Amino acid sequence: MAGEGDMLVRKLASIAVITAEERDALLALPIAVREIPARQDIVRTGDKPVHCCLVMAGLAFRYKLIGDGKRQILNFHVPGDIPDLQSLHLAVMDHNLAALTPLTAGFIPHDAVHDLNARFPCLAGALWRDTLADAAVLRERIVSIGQRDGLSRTAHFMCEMFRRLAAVGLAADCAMALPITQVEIADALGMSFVHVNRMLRELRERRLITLQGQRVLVENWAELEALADFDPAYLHLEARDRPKGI
Amino acid sequence: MAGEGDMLVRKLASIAVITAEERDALLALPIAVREIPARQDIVRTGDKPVHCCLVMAGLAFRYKLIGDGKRQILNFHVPGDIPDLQSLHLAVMDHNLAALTPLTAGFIPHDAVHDLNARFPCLAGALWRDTLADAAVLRERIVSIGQRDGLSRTAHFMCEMFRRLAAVGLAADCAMALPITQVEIADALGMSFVHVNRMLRELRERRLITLQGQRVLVENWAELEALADFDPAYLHLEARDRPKGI
DNA sequence: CGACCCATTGAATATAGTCAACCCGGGTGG
DNA sequence: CCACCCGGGTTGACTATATTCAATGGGTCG
Repeated sequence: MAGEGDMLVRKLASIAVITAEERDALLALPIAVREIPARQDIVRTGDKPVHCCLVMAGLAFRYKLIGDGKRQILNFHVPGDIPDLQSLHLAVMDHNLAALTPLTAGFIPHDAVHDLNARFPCLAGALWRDTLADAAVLRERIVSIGQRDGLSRTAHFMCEMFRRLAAVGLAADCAMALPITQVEIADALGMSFVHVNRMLRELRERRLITLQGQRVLVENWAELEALADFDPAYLHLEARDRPKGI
Repeated sequence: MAGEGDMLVRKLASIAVITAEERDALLALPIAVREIPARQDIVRTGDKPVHCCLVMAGLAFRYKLIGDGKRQILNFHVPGDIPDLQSLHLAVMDHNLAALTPLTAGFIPHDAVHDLNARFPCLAGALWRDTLADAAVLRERIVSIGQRDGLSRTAHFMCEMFRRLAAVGLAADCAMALPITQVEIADALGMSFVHVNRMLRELRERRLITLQGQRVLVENWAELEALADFDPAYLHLEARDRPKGI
């Protein structure tokens, strides 16, 4: 039982100041926890979800398929994320949500969240902010795919994942666990998996990263970030980055 | 004086059911109207805005610059859009907002919107939904840039702009005014302007569209949409697409 | 008229995709 | 037990899509 509401409280406390009353309301949410096998869809295009999905352990990802069968991965999600929070206000899913690794997910009824939002505008604001931070990541992805070459794009992806994993305690020093195949990276970055492979080799040869199975070690942060043109501001992880008094 | 609050009421009424009380509160908002010359920045990366910008007439666009000077246009905005609504909850701008054409913009103080959100959760939900629909457009842009070839990408862009302009009465039948240069289309679609030019020619040669200065005529909707793999669902323009009772 | 922006086009080049082959490790089943 | 298969990774060779470079023409506005 421990951990369901707790995780949500921790998450929102990292976004906004939570009162005792708000905390109690969060802990009272009826969260249904489920284990989901890797690579299984959780919500699909066209669905009209009545729950939101809180990632509690493992990684998830969202993707779209196009006519000729190609897949574009939109974003990956770390514990604490609520990848389909948008379904609160956009009834019909326009993309898919799936487990990347075996996943522990908490499902929260929309009704309960709407009720919470009406009673606690600050909580609503914190959730709203979460969807906005996700959009900020999408914007930077557009920049990467649209303007950066393969090498810079790959480097940028590594920088971003490291920061996001570190923010939830899943990366430290220079190491992160990144259980993602090169095909998935390719579908996320809009390049062929062969090219991803070559760019990773190039990053290795330049002594910027090393790969150990599903672990990535960053050997040279300064050069990696410079190559990637990486500025973490868009992740909106910093407390000072939040509006005051709301 | 007419038009400032009116436009906002119309916009939100197209998203949610607005009560008389909510309508009055919207009309009481202190909106400062300003004319902005074409190509002028309105808000820049790093700014901490205290107003939101409502596009009342003309077109706007958002963009990011990267280290080597390249520009990625994230989205274009039509009248009724509030392109920087996200600044309500993300204090620091991570991109720029600029006028594409001469622009009539209404500036609404954040304080007033926060106050409104606290008093009227349904209005807050409608605004939230607006930011989510913007994110949906970003997602589809990622798919376009990541997976579609130049021709399909260009066709998709035309389909999207047509639908969005039509939704606010700026396109009808098969014609829309699209005062955008090929360089801007190129920066939005992540391709060179030379290639955009060639793809537009190809669309013309296939008799899918014709260009008349700043007007675009769609000659063959069925084929254009098929070529673009275009499904307007992601625009979330349909009323039936909205959750009920919120 | 000249400057400038935008559009257009050809030619050369480059980046990235496709095709194909091979390796490795883990799981399965004969 | 071992052969086989399969997913994931790696690499070379070839191809294609798209970029870059360069030159031109048509408007519009001081």
